[in-house]
Amino acid sequence: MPKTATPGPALPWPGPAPAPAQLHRIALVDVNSFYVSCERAFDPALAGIPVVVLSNNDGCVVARSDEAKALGIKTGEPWFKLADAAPRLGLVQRSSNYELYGDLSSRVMELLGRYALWQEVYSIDESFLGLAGTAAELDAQGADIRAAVARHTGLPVCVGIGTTKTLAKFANRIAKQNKHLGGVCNLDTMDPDVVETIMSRVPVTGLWGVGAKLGKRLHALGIRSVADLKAADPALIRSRFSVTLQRTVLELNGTSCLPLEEERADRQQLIFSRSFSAPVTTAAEMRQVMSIYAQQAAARLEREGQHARVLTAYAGTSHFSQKAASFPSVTVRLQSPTSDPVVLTRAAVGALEDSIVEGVPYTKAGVMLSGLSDAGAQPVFDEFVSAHEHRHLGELLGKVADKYGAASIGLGLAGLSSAKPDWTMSRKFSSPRYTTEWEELPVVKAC
DNA sequence: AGGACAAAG
DNA sequence: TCTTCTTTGTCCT
Repeated sequence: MPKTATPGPALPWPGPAPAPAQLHRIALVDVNSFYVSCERAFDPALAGIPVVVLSNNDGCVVARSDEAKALGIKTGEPWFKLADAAPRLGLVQRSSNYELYGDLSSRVMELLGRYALWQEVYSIDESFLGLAGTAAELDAQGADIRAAVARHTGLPVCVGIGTTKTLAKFANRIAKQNKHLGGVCNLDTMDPDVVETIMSRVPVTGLWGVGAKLGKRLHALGIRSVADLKAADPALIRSRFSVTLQRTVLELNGTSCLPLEEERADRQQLIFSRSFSAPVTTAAEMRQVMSIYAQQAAARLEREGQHARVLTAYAGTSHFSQKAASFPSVTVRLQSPTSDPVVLTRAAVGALEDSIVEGVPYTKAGVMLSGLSDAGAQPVFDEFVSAHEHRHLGELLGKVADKYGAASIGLGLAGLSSAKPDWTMSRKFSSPRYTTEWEELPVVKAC
């Protein structure tokens, strides 16, 4: 209740109620168990049962439903350790279906943007939103957002509202963990004593930016809970730890230190890296890998209108094998910044040529492009541009791939689906690409 | 400037 | 036989 400081003439009763304060707040909206929820949105049979989504090559668990969490399944758990017990547990697994998740993500983000003064898309399933209104109106907006996302996409979200990004993140966590809040936690309308109690119970590692290592070091100073960190001296935290953690302390106390991140077009580097489903043991196969990875990387550069000046090609053996480890990595400076698939492919294949030992079982490889610049930012000396670059091959390949699919065209063996090598990613439990492929649209039967 | 490390999702 | 991938930031050299 706002105080009225100056005693003025007596208001007639009933007088106009004092206008509640208009607040500007930050909301963090996050889809619950995003990948699992995407799978469930198109397969009702998955509702209410333990479900996990697996990483590339069906290697390990990357997302779990609440029921799977209740079974004690951890993120990162290798699928081969769960596979045998799965039927007995009633556990259902899905391969990652990034086409589906990416498409649903953009639908959710577009929807969220309609409810906000500003929006920062933070990850595939999270967005910061700028909201304004009275404390009660903010509660209502949170509920509206939840309902709208559920209605339009079938996905469950939680909304955390606070004065800073860190507090909004924290509130979101509270909303997720306390079902009775109905998926919305607004720190303004919560009893301050309750907030304090919760902060003293949540371990400091539950905060955004505080992982296991930092948690251990904080523990040594007697800082165990969120409340402990909130009460810590920011200057001490700065000197013993980092500016990042100091900002966390300030943000917990309501001082915004983390600005709205602008959409940054000038990305620093681009990596295309994958583990193989079966080890690659020959130089010939590795050349093929490099060729395909370099083309993927080139296609992304092209799409984003950037050029690279430096290319690094690398490969590696398994970290889990007892045998001799080998991690060859070669960096080459390109003659001029380019996104040309022929130049990049040649560079990647050539780079590892002398480093690959025949017979060594490589389990992963990658192509990293750095020294990135906007295409056309600086004019390139014509003498340095190869003939085919003038023909804009990358652009052409991109157009063909857009029209006929990624597997329709490529240099060398890339694009020849009939010649699919046996190291390519395996996704044995994938759901259909319901929303991005005509052939895989869900079929609805009405009686 | 660039590598090691930490963190996040 | 089976253990993700990508990006960002800080600190240190």
